[in-house]
Amino acid sequence: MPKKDEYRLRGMGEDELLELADLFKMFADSTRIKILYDLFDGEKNVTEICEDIEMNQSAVSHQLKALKTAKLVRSRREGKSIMYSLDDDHVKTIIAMGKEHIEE
Amino acid sequence: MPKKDEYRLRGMGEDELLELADLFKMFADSTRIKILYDLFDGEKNVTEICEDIEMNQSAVSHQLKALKTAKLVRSRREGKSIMYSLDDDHVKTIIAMGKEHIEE
DNA sequence: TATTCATATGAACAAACACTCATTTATAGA
DNA sequence: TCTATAAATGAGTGTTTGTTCATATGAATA
Repeated sequence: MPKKDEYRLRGMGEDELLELADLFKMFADSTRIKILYDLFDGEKNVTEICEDIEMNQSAVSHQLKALKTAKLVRSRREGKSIMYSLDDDHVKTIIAMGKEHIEE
Repeated sequence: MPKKDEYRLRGMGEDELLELADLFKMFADSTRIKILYDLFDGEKNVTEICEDIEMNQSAVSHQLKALKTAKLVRSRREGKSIMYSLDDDHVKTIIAMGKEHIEE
């Protein structure tokens, strides 16, 4: 029995919808999209990403943290660097769909 | 030859990336996602949508306008009502991918 | 044509957000 | 252990964005 007063739209609950929106927020900023797209190449460290997308280190780190929280990227330490990579196959698909839409 | 000073990330230009981010912004708000998801059922008028997602008419109209500008929904008049429907097959795919990610 | 129902729109306000700057943490190497 | 390099973090700030409220538009019908 659905919780009283809980908004529900054919099978998708309020919280699931909020989660979905939060996920798409990650793709809704050009810095984050650049980072994700940059990582299509494979693992890179923060400095490399900064150079590729031409943004300063602090801004990139802040966004990497958000992406990591959303489980879209993962990281591991290698010496002095932290290596980041995509953490989900859906990322590529979602971006690909987006590209198709705007290129229609 | 790429325009001088134009940022470029392996094939995707700055403007294309901004367009992509703008597209995903449409999915990044729970009201808009609810509207889109609501329209999975098919065509509905504004009043119906308002009832389904439990938001007031003005808020919904504002968001419908944004969705229409982004070419995610289309509208047609039918008598006193304006009927809205999804305007792109990718919408369902994109939302489906999102759902898969959060349900992992 | 006057009224009503359905939707759109503009302005105003608050909340969310991304960037910058300064500083801190953490590791490697001298 | 001192220094240098790489990345993370927190506070402050300006901008963007979603909602509300009031009003306008537009079509149907009495």
